Amino acid sequence: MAGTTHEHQHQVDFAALCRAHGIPCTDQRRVVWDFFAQHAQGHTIPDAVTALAPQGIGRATIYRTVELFERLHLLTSVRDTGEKVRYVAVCPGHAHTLICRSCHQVVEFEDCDLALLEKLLSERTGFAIAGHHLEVYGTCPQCAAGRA
Amino acid sequence: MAGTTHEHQHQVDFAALCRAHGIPCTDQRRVVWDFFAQHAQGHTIPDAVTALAPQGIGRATIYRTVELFERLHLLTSVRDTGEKVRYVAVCPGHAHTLICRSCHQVVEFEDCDLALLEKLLSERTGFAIAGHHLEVYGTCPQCAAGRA
DNA sequence: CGCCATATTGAGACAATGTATCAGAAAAGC
DNA sequence: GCTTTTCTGATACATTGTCTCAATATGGCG
Repeated sequence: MAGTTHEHQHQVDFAALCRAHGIPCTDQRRVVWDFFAQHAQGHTIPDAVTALAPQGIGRATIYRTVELFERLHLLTSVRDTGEKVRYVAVCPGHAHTLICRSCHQVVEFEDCDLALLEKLLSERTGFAIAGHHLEVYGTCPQCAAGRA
Repeated sequence: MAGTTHEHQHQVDFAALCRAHGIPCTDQRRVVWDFFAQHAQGHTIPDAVTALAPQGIGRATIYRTVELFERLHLLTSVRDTGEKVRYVAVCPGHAHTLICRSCHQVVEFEDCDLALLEKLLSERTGFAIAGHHLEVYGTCPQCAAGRA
């Protein structure tokens, strides 16, 4: 594959990512990562199979890799009512997603003060709270302006 | 099917539910509804097929019915990292779920003050916020006590 | 740099899940 | 009850997901 500065940047970043997570850095994983990371709206796994299998990436590898990335919190899954599960690259430090129901772009945001809510829930139910998953849905300005 | 008071209660409730949503009340829909409503931890669609097909409910009907119920907000879907999508009956007035990662029981809760967060996000991103989906994960007291 | 131990990969067979169609059956409204 | 409309089940089919194993690439080390 061509070696533009931009792609090289990706390679370097991804290699570092793998080292940081203690996994071997393979070409296939980089391709899968790039595929999901380059689209803000995320993709389904079948999307990835359709796009990457012709490039010689096996189906099994795609499934294994997405599962791995999800376990490592490099990808996260998003799913609105009636939709299929899509996977979106996780920006480190950003835990939550704001999703356009029209174009599916995913904007991540950081600040959400649910600590108080979690404390309250814990007291009321006896649950040991481990974490939460928050998705906010709406329409982005572009789609609202009629572009979609 | 037998007509105990409890089951009759279900029938009455479900018929009313259908009338309220303007859909025909069929035996199949009642069976599917009961199947999901009677288990706090929810079920996958394949679960339902396995359980209900031998009772003479067709696969296609189960898929159609779950899709319908989800659109009417009678069922809602839940999915933690690495899990399959499960469907849980929605308690009217309760919008959010607290889920045990060990036994998958789903506890619903009402109060969450995200209005402020939504306002902030709207101002910062220009999105028209339509709603949100919040799942809190943890371990329930029973599982923490070693039951699972 | 080149070897070795280990982990990953791709192919392909297979299993499970999801979808479309259409004739027959049941529900709702008179 | 009778008609219209909607739903249902069976079937065939398409898609998605899983498994296994030999071949290959990776990372570590001398």
